[in-house]
Amino acid sequence: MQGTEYGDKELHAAMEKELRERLIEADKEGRPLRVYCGFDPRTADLHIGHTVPMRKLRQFQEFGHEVTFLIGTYTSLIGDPSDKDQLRPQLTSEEVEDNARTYADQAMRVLDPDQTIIKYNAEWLSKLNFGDLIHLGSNFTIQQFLTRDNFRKRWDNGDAIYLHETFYSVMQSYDAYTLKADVQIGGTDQLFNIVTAGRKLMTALGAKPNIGIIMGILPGTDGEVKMSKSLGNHIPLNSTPEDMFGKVMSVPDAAMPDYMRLVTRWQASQVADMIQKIDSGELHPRDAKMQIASEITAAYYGDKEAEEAQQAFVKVFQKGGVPDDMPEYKLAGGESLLDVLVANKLVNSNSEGKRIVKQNGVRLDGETLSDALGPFPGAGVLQVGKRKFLRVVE
RNA sequence: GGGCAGGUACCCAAGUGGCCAAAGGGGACUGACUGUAAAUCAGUUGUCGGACGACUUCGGGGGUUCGAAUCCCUCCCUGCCCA
Repeated sequence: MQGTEYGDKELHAAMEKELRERLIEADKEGRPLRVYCGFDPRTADLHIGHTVPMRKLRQFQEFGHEVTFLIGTYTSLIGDPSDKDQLRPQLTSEEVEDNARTYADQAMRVLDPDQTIIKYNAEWLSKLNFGDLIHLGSNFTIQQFLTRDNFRKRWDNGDAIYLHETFYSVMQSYDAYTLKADVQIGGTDQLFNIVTAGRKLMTALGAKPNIGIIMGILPGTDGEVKMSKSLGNHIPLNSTPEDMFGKVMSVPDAAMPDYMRLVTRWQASQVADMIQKIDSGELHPRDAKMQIASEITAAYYGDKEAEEAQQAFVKVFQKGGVPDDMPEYKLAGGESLLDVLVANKLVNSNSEGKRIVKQNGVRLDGETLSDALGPFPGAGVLQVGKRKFLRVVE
């Protein structure tokens, strides 16, 4: 149950107890547990925060249970209100399908593709008619939704809460029912959908309620707020190993325990031990974080790439050297420094380029360059800020 | 249908005719320092022009004005109250 977060002890205890019972029961019936987690394919590029529940699925896979990776093609059309305090825009079905494909591809870096059942909830949700919805909806009251924190907040703030947003919970509950799920995994933002709504509906429909495994939310690189692309504090899954390693290193020390619990493959005892060693001063926080960065990078790219990323990090950031691999650029002649910066996308605009030059952020072979508009001095290793490098050749 | 309050940059949020390219916070970026791309401190954070300047931006469109995020009209969206 490492990394879970129920908010109250009773719930945690209840879920743990039920899980044990269900395990025994399934064993008697000679079947694995049916475990699933739904994913909202509203974005195509995942970050490591998205993989928290995937890891938990993976653990179940490793214990031989049946794992379904459910892609919310239908629910995405609505936009889950859970993880935002605001309404989310609705997507078109084309966008959703597109995203779903890349989503699954990326997810298989965490899950075992051979043991994963992929399903799309449009398969059954699109068949429901209005009568069905009324029937399902009659199991819920408005008040139940209003006890939900994110609805509550919006209600109190005078923000809009749309009727269709409440369907999301109903639909998700119906997913669990259709999949005959024993276990459903999700973040704390899914507590209501899974535990309150899902279990209630399953019971009402005569099924055994699923057990909720509620995962903590991974903070972003700022260490405070939930990791999210739109907040700019995310670590993308599709980045280079070096970048991933470095980004993890940029996480504040204080957030290390969360990262260990939520996005490493480590055992709970191992994590506890490490935290204890950091606290006692036996383990240097920097070294601890390097282990974490290495583990996280290895999880997506393999040990070899992670090792190389770590070496590159040590070389570049601890010793102030230059990386072995970097893009190369051949001077065309007559270009200014700014031209080179912009042409290689080392900066986003001319203004930004000038700004960084002015801030002494640009170096050629270690020499700070101060004239953005002057002619490019010549071949060498161009460094912009701390982490952008370019080998310039004549 | 009526009354009132709102829609501001990546996010939150000030600003009600010029000094607003727009306070403040967060995020991001750069520098110093360091133990790491931690922490701390300082700076930067629309675009284009070498500074002075120009251009685009405050829900959409139109208008008033020398001049608007700020005033008027209209459209779209949200909340509250009344019906």
